[in-house]
Amino acid sequence: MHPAPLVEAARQKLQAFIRAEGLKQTRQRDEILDAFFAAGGHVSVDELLRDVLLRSPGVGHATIYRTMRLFVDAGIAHERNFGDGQTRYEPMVPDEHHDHLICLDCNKIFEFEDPIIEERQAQVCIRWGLTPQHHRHEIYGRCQKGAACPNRA
Amino acid sequence: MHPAPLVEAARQKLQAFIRAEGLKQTRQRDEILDAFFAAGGHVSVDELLRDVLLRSPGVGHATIYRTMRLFVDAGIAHERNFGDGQTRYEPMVPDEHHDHLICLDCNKIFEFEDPIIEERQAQVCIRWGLTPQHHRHEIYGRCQKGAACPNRA
DNA sequence: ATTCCTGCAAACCTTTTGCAGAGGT
DNA sequence: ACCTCTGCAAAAGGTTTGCAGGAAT
Repeated sequence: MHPAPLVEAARQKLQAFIRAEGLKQTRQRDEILDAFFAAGGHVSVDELLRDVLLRSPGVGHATIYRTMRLFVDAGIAHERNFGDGQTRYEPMVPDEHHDHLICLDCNKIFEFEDPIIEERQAQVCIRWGLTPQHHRHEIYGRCQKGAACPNRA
Repeated sequence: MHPAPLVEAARQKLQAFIRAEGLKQTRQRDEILDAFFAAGGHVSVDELLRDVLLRSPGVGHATIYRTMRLFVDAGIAHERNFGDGQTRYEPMVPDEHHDHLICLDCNKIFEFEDPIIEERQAQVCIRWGLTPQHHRHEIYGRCQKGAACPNRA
């Protein structure tokens, strides 16, 4: 899903952040990082915990929550929220941005990117005098022909 | 915030829905409807409950939750979610659509509408073979010059 | 040695649900 | 009469926090 260099770049960025903040590098953080990037994107804490437990039993969910916040603070993860009541995370790719299409039948998540939409957004911000920080743009619908949907929720 | 006819249209739509579904019209539902439209938009359950309690003490929060779901089902309210951990509701205006700008300093919510963005969205859906149901488009940022912000959270 | 981290359990918050009685049709 | 609604309290589901022991620096 993501090229190998991505994990390495993230690992370095995380290490830099950890040093800069006087934090510590731990076995758990390393393993959560690997599991997170292996998952490829849009993982929930629950899913991530399951993955991590396969390799290192005993890790508590609190650690996943705390670590994901660390990853967000370190700038290597994005927090997402698709209305299913769970916070999801995806690896942050430098200089890359995309929004999402979510299938209501199968919960599959597609990614899209549209320069024209981005530009219009900037215009809207100017018109309202708002300095944009980030945005969230999600389109919900049904992929394919309903029944032909890969799988359903 | 909203012209008077809007409440009346909603009241009628709700009554029609209630009759059609064999439900019942109650004092609480009437009062929640009034409070909801008086609030003007983007209300949380908590805020709404506070308003309702002023006129009719004793109403429980469960009733607000149940009633707001009814309003959504009846097509007179929209459910929104701006990441502050509370579900918010706004009156649904027939044939009207808008998205939101949210100030991170004062939590003020602005509304915008951009036909070009809407059209590009449709294109994106076509490209991915997704039949759109609804979407969510929110831009987060800082309004004015920070300190000049009308009020802060 | 010091300071941060972890795992556990309990706390928290918003939302949902079960139930008995009140209220609408 | 029947069946829906309400209010209360309890439950549920996801996330956060306090704490004592363990690990990293």
